[in-house]
Amino acid sequence: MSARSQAEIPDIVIGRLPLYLRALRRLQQEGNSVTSSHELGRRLDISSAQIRKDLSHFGGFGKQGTGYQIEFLIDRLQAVLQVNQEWMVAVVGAGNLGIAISHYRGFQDRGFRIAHLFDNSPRKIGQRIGNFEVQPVSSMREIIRREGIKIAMLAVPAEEAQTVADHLVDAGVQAILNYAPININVPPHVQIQYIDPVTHLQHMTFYLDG
Amino acid sequence: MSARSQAEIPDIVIGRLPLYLRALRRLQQEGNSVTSSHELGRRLDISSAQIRKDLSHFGGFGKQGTGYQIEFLIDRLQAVLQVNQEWMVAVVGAGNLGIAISHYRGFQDRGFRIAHLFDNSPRKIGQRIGNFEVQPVSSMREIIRREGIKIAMLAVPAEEAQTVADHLVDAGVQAILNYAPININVPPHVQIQYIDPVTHLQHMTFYLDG
DNA sequence: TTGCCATTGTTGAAAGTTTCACAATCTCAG
DNA sequence: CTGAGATTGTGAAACTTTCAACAATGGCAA
Repeated sequence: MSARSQAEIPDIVIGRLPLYLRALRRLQQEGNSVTSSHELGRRLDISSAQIRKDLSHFGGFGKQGTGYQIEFLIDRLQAVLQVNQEWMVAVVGAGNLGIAISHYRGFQDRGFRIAHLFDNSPRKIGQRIGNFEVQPVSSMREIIRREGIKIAMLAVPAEEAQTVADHLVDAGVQAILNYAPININVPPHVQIQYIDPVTHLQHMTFYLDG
Repeated sequence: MSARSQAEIPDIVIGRLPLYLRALRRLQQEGNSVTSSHELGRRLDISSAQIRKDLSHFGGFGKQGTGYQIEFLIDRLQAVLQVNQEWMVAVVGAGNLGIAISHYRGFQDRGFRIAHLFDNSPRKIGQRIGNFEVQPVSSMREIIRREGIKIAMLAVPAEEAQTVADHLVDAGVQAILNYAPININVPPHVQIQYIDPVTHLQHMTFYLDG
């Protein structure tokens, strides 16, 4: 991984920070202004010691005897994760999934804004989806370059995922969230994460009886 | 976790099996009939030693000098994960996401079939989505019970997720895939997994420069 | 048959992660 | 001001996971 990994903070810890952030926002919405590692842990099903240790990598955010100021902790975690800014995101693939992603309101306020929706089907290009028009994949490279977009979500068929990913990387994208049910290879400086509901379901069926 | 966890196989190993299965199916589609831990590992970015060790928990599936028969290994992994049968799945929430899930063709052939789509909005109840009609949440409990449905996907707003999950558990559901961006609590005999694209994006932004 | 190459399954060591347990310290009630 | 109760941050221990190395073995060519 890139630059920031040299800080020696385990990736598994980084992966938990978004969960802490999500739970803290919720606690705040519910009207709380202070919480503790125990309360957070109960909500997230994570031990309180783990939470304290994770947070301690970034500094002493809490007060003994009292706990954590929620607003302050949210602020610090957002800074650590670099989501105290708004990242523009390109979505590739305007099928059911790409359209659902483009309509999803949940990116706002969590650091992301969908900026473009690309597809290569002539039937779809030009269609209006929510606030934007579907744009041709052929102009993707130039738009991503020009606007300095760093993050893309991939919602194309498995067969096309690797090729599209290659184009995205070539255009300067540094983080890809891949919804296609296939592993893709990217250079080491590019982050990749996967969402495949079936792998989650198959993980759970192992434990079901019957 | 339930019964099968007593077999002492680490959960993290179980979590990788669906990835192996997915890669094996792909290799098969590409016309291969044999593979090796090295080839699989290269594709998945997992060390070959890890793959051999994971598989060895379930028996010796390969042949020294040769590798693994893809068809045979797929068969065994499907059996281990219990996806050599078709599980019926209930989807709750007929918003953009619930609809996209209901249209998704990717569940077929991987062990799952969407059987029902529930919502509580009068505007939506009765609407035809793909092959089924949106049904009222009020009849959810009885339908799930009657048909013995064990798995549900939750695509409702965060505020309603815990309540709906409670109803699902009460109706006999034993595995929930939650798309709502909130942690929910379920009894220990119920499996739960989360899909929240924002947590993945925030994980990646940590490593981005700028 | 023999020898070479490839590859598994497995062992033990190394690396990584979680938990424990407690001193330090903060708050608040009396 | 004092003592009780709560909670953090942390070093060390326990546990888990990954990795490296290699004997055992299968296939194949000559």
